[in-house]
Amino acid sequence: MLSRKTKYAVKALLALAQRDDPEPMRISDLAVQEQIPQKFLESILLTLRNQGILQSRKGKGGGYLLGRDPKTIFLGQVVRMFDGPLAPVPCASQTAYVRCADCKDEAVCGVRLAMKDVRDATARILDHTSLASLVRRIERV
Amino acid sequence: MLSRKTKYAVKALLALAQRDDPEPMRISDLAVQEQIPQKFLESILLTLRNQGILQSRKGKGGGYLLGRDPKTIFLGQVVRMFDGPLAPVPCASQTAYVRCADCKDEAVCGVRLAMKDVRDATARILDHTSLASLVRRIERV
DNA sequence: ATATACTCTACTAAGTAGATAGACTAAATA
DNA sequence: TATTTAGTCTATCTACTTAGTAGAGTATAT
Repeated sequence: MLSRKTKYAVKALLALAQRDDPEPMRISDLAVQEQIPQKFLESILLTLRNQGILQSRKGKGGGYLLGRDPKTIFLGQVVRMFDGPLAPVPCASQTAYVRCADCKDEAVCGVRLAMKDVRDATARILDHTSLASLVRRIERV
Repeated sequence: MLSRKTKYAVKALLALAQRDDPEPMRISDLAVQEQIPQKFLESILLTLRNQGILQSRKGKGGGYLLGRDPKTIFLGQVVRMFDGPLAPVPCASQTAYVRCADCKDEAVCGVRLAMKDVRDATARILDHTSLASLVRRIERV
């Protein structure tokens, strides 16, 4: 299940990616437009900024804008940032592998085998879906 | 993230599918073998039985056994039973669709578009992975 | 009859998600 | 340079969920 945090993060990023305005967008405007509790959104945007995905400008006329080309911002990074590894079980994760304490022999663990398939399929999608490509899909409608 | 409940359920089912013994297997033996807290396992097995995936026999010599051919038991059913819909967001679910309260126009929601891809890929895997096929993969090692 | 083993209800501790409050800091502009 | 605007940071809170426990009850094979 996707956390609200991740969902809000993606919605905010998409909103920023869809603007042509080179000027930053205010948190409060973003919060109203995307129907996200403002204080909650603040902490999300801050995380995105600290990870280099967003840039911020302080003071009057300030706000947030994308930190880099939307073609290079992938959902996989955003999801992992807030919800952790994509794999349904830690022992199937590529980026954050952790062994199961109770597992005698990983090679013959059916749960791991199946979940590795799921994580690979998920990563194949999310690590290849950029903000730019999503915006393109949306705007085709 | 897969809950422990689902993980235990799959492990228990695999253990039962891997036995040739036509006699039922005791909860206590299953719990020890798979390193699952017995009382916790009891409730899991009960759910699986109520859903028709397992059969139980009471009294001396009793225990649990598969309720149908392992070729017809798919992980998708088990995962949904304990963890709910496969889709990361309710509005992307096929089996348990729920509209987002805050969504103005679903057709142009980027989150939903991407998550629908993820849910489809996950379902394609889990609804086609049977206990029998998993056991085959395990035993090839 | 009785031991065995599944069934059911209730409860609880610990952790996480989602959100809120408020003080603080930086920067633009009058 | 004073003031306003707007982002930054720390702390806290409540409700819910997960994982697990306890114990009484019920069915059945021998």
